[in-house]
Amino acid sequence: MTAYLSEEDTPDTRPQSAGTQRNIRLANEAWESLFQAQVSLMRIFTAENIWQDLSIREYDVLYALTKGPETGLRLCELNEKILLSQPSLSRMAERLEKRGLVRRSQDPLDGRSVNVCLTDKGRELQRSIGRKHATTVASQMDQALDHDQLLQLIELCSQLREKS
Amino acid sequence: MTAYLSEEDTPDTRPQSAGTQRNIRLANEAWESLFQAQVSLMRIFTAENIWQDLSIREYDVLYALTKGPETGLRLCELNEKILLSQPSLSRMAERLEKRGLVRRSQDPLDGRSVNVCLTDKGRELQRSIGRKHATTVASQMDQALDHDQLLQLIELCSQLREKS
DNA sequence: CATCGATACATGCAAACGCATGTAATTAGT
DNA sequence: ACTAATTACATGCGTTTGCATGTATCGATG
Repeated sequence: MTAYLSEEDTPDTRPQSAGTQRNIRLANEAWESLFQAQVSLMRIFTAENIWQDLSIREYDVLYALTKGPETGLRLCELNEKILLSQPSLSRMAERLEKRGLVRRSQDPLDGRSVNVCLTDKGRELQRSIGRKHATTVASQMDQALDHDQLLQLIELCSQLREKS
Repeated sequence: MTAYLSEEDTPDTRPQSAGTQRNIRLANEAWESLFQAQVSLMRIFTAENIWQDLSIREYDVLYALTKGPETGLRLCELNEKILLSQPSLSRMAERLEKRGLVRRSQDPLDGRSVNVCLTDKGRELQRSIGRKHATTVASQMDQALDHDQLLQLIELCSQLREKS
């Protein structure tokens, strides 16, 4: 889904060598498998009974903030890490602030920018959920892949992220 | 996001050997990298100007149907392939039918079930979009990974899907 | 330094989503 | 075969999403 070509699909480029054609098919198959693995795992993680009153997307935001600098991230930086439109993230930040999980502040150097950083409460909540979540994640990943394969996967996905 | 543990996170299992601890960290890192690669690629694909009046999720549904049998899929089967709640998929099928892209019908063998299958119009639309999309997908994947790495990725992701 | 395009967010609004729940059909248990 | 539990889907409802657009600030250019 969102990818891959059907049995009969052929990209609308002009005719190419058989080798290149095969690569197009293979590349799409790779994306398809990546996407489906993600769907499959995400389903399992969503079904976990650990999210309390956070949606997974809200957890993602809190988590992304733990990976940034202590001082927080600009909304636009945060947006790059999250699969959410800019207006949606903007409003989510507003909601999270109302709940006391993040703090928003104007950047003194750039009047357009809004800085978002975790409150103690937000960091605490992320940690509490993150600990449980990490256990499930590890369980699923270790069940399917061995140590070397995990390393391989990290390498491949890192390349995909960097070179896209 | 949705995964991985922060620098300080430690799963709340009882103490384990250093080796297992490292595996938990590694497994989470692998999920994180998989997830981020997907976010990154999905952003690029969403930005493509080829979706006409379909949302990506709607395209996913049409695409999933092309991979099933000619006679279509039950809603619950379709739901397994799509990251969407059952009620949302139910209503999306209704909308797609109104637009003449799919056909819904009662399964004579199981009165509870609703069968969904592509109309010619739906199949045609998927193909038209799919061709263009496949080109972008291939371009992105080939840019980051070579032939053998694509094969590796397929193998790893297939295992993840199967053994989860 | 005035102007213009680009960038960073916010907001109005209709569409879509998920949760809780309802209904009907099937399967399992006794 | 009757009842209970399960499965498959639909629907009410409040929330969230994305798109289009608005506003303010920054940066580049002449």
